[in-house]
Amino acid sequence: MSAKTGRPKGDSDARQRLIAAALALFGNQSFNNVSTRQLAREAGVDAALIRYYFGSKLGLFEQMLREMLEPMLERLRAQPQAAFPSDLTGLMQTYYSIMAPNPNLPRLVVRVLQEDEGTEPFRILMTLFGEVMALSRQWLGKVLLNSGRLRPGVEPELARLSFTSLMVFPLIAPQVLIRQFGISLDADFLPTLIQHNVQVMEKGLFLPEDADMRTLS
Amino acid sequence: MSAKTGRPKGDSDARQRLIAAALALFGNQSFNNVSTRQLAREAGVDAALIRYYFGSKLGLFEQMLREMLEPMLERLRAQPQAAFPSDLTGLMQTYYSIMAPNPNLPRLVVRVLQEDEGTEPFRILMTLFGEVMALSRQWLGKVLLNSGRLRPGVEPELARLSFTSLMVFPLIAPQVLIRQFGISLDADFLPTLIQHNVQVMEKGLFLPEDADMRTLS
DNA sequence: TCTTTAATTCATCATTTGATGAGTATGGTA
DNA sequence: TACCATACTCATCAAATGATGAATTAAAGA
Repeated sequence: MSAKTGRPKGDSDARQRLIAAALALFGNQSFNNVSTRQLAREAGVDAALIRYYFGSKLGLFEQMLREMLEPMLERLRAQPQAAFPSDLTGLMQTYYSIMAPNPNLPRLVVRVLQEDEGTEPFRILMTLFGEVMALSRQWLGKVLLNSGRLRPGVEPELARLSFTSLMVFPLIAPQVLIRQFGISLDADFLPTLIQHNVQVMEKGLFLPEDADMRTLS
Repeated sequence: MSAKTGRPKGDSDARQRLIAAALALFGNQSFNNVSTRQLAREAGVDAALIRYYFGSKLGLFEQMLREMLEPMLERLRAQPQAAFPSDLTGLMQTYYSIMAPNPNLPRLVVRVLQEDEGTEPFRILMTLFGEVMALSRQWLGKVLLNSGRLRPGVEPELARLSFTSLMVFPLIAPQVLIRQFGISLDADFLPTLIQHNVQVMEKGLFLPEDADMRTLS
């Protein structure tokens, strides 16, 4: 019979499981609404391990974010331009491929950003996610503006907003709403969504590809 | 000197102030994250009054939602068609005019819908907001589909999704993001946003107004 | 005026929360 | 083998939370 107490035999993935549980739970509920006991239960682990590995609940939160965002950041920072397509379709595909590995993250980020700005989780998130925002903004700007095809009269900032709305909303919308649209956001569906969004933006924000620039005001 | 305890002289708006506090706080934090003491402090009122007027914290939540959504529902239910324009601009203007009175509501709704679906606040919200969703869907369907101008190849459900993304995202996006776009969502700005969104959808989803229908497949 | 009802404060309770320290067993190393 | 760091469990604490009932005062009605 195995001992209840003391170090368990063999290897264990308690730490990993806590990180996974944190992503799962913080992805769907706000920081304060998730209890350490819940996290431990979800991970199948004693609650005191949170302190052991991460110092505190906030420590677990921070470490989880770090491990989720780091790969994303590395990919965005590398940006040898070549790897970052400058056409809308390529932009959206790359974007979704960066986000796809952890579908809980967008909801988590948006929820935390909405919490009172003075709060600790907010500061932690901003430290890590601020750079993601900045790099994305830069990249998006390149695609939208440098293409030189924005329809005259279309404010660049509003174009950014539209792009973000079309891309982000489906990722953060509550399931009840998503279901109402008769769609599901699994990998199968993504290409369809991307194609649709590209169409909307191509015709909605840009001049026809072959348009003569001299027709501008 | 006024007595600390007992019924206060003259009229008081304690009940009203609690409702207002509830909208303000539940608008920015999740249900469990807002304490009765916080609500009371925000309203400048003793916490026991929550029980007195609403039975419980959940009762206050429900009553607040009821009072916020009822006017909205009445307006949507009336729908003498005439009052509900069938052009995109009119649709968006009416929509925003319905939402404008309480800018906290969209965030609140989306947050509650995202919380675990088994929860009490969720059920309460769905009872009231379900009808809002259904009526909006109906109305939107009329405008999008019955116009007969959807570009061929554009899935109606995706058109709905795009519309909702463009309309709702700006209302629920965290302030940090909104600021990043260099815009603010006050009344001054709404017309600009509406005009932009109409443009995007007109050109992105619809056939040119004067298009000859015979060019369709 | 007397009595009942309405509106409020206050002290307090059981429960849940995050954190903590003491204790226990395993693994690697000298 | 002796030893110490590693990986865990468990009981428990102080703080915060929602709820509650008793007490207090004002207003309204008879």
